[in-house]
Amino acid sequence: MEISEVAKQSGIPASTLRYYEERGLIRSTGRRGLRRLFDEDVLERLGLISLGRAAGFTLDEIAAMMSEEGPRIERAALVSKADELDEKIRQMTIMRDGLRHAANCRAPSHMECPSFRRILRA
Amino acid sequence: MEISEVAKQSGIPASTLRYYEERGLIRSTGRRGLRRLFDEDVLERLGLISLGRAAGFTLDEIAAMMSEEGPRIERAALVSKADELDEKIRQMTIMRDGLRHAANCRAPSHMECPSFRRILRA
DNA sequence: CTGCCACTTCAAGCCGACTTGAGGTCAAGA
DNA sequence: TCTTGACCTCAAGTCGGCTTGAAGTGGCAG
Repeated sequence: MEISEVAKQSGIPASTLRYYEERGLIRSTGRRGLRRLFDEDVLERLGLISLGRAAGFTLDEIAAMMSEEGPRIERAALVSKADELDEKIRQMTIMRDGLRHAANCRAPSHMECPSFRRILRA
Repeated sequence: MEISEVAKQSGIPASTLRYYEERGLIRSTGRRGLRRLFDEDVLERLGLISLGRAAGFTLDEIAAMMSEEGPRIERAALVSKADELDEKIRQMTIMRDGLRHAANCRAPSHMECPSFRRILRA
C-alpha cells in the first residue's frame, strides 16, 4: 500500500506516518520511486499505537512495548503501567460523574454545588 | 498562607502556582510585601485543577468550568465532555487489560501473543 | 517524451504546560 | 541598621508530538 492509502484507511495523516516511521514505530517495506510502501499489517500496528496514545503512553513507551525482539519490557514495568492506568481511570471516573451531575444541577456555578464538591473530594 | 506554604501542602511548585494565577485558575488574596497570600480554599481549588488535568482537560477548559459566574458551560458541553471521558476510560481499560495479560504471557513479543492482539482489537 | 503533481526531505514552527535564569525587592532576624 | 534569602517579574527555554513550508524527484496519463 502507498502512504496515502494507509493514511486514508487509518485516518492518520501522511506526515504523521512519516514521523512514526522516523521514530521507529512503524516500518515501510520498500519504495516505488520515492514513495513508501507499507505492508497491510501496518494498520493493526497503527491501531495499537492509537490505543497506546489514548491511554497516555509516550511514543517511546509504545515503541518499547511493540518492539519485535528489542529490550522486552519487564513484567514489573507492565504491571506498574497497568496500575497507573487504574489510577487514571479512577480519576477520570470521578470527573465524569462530577460532570454528569453538573449537567443536571441548578447551582449558579459548579464549584458552589455541594454535591459536585462532594463528588470531587472523593 | 504564603505561596511556599500552599506549594508544600498541595505538592504543586510555586512556579506553577504563579502560572495558574496568571492563567486565572486561582487568585491570591493579597500581598505581604511582594509575596502573594492565598486563602485556605485555594487548596480545594488546586485539587480540582489536578483532577481536571488528570482527566485530560486543558487549563482553559478547567478555568471555564470553575468560573464563579463567568460564561457558564452549557449542559450539552458538560455531557459531551462526560461522553469523551467514557470513551477514554474504555480505551484505557482495554490497554490496562492488555498490559496485565502481557505481564503474564510467555509470547516472545507482546505483539505476537494472539490473546494480546485479541484484547487490543476490542 | 513531457509535464503534472503526489510524493519526498529537512528544517523550522507551533501548542500546551510548565520550568529556568537573570536581575530586582523587601520582611525579618542578628 | 544591615544582610540575607525567599520571594518577585519577565523573557526565554524545554518537551512531546506533530504540522508546515520550501525545494526536489519521479511514476504515469496524455
